[in-house]
Amino acid sequence: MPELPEVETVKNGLLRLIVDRKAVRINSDNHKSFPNSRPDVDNFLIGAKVINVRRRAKVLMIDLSSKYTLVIHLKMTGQLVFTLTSEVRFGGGHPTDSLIKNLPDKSTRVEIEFEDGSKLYFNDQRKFGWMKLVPTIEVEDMDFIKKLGPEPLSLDFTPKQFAERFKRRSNTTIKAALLDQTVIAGVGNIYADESLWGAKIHPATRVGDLSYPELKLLYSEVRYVMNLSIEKGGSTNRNYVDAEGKKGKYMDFARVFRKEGQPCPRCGTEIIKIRVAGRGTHICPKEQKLSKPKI
DNA sequence: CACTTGACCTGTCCGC
DNA sequence: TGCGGACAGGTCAAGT
Repeated sequence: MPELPEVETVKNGLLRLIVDRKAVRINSDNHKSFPNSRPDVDNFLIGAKVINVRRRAKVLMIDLSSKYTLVIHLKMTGQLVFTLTSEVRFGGGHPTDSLIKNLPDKSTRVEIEFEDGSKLYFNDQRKFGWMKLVPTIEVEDMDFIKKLGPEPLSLDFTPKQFAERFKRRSNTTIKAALLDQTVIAGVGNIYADESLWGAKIHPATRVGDLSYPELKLLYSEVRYVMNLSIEKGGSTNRNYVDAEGKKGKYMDFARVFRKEGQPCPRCGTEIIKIRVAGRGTHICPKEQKLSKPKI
């Protein structure tokens, strides 16, 4: 799914596209995708204006004038796509920029119509994603929000804090710890592999075996790949598109993710794919070795 | 408590 | 061309 850079890109698009628009209608066929009751929807979504769009970790928040917030998790295959008109065809002029042909399509779970006829579609092929209408002041009290680790790109987040956070997971692998949203928020499978390659750390290294300089380097690499990806509009591995239905371009810059069989950009060794923390994991086998046990 | 594994879904790709 | 199995950007609950 959308990891931090993809959700950030969607957020930036929605900020431009839906702020000040007033919701007038909603279609939702799926209780899991949008579990709120009809009275809640009628009272706090219909007739409300969008006043802000925010992101925390991989979660999107659309604040409404009703003092309610749409909290949205895209999970693996979720998309939030805005269109100006109800009859939509994508990709006419720029076929390679878009994955979506027309909307709604068979993955559409929720459709919100605004006063001027424009629409916001929540599509999700695998149905893992969800959106929920929550009083704005209660958002930060939601259980999973409270447990989230710090934002890796926040200006006051230091290498020291980064290293500190990993101490609580010293017995697991660095990849599992990076993916743990309560340690650091927003890292997923793509940027875990990309940043571990950048820091020349084997993903199966025990966290407790990493030195401070190694963790400090990993900190820089996490921030580097995420900032670069935001600049490129995120990664489209399969389904991801931004708020206008366009693909992200980070995969053109990826060094190891889904590059198995291709040469390592630093040393030319063939990239291999292994399994770590239950996830497909891409490494340069020459530069990312398991650190030897310390004496 | 810390950690790992399977489940949640649909679609696609790969080997037979 | 068809069919079975593995796998896919993420979390959770349940297991050890």
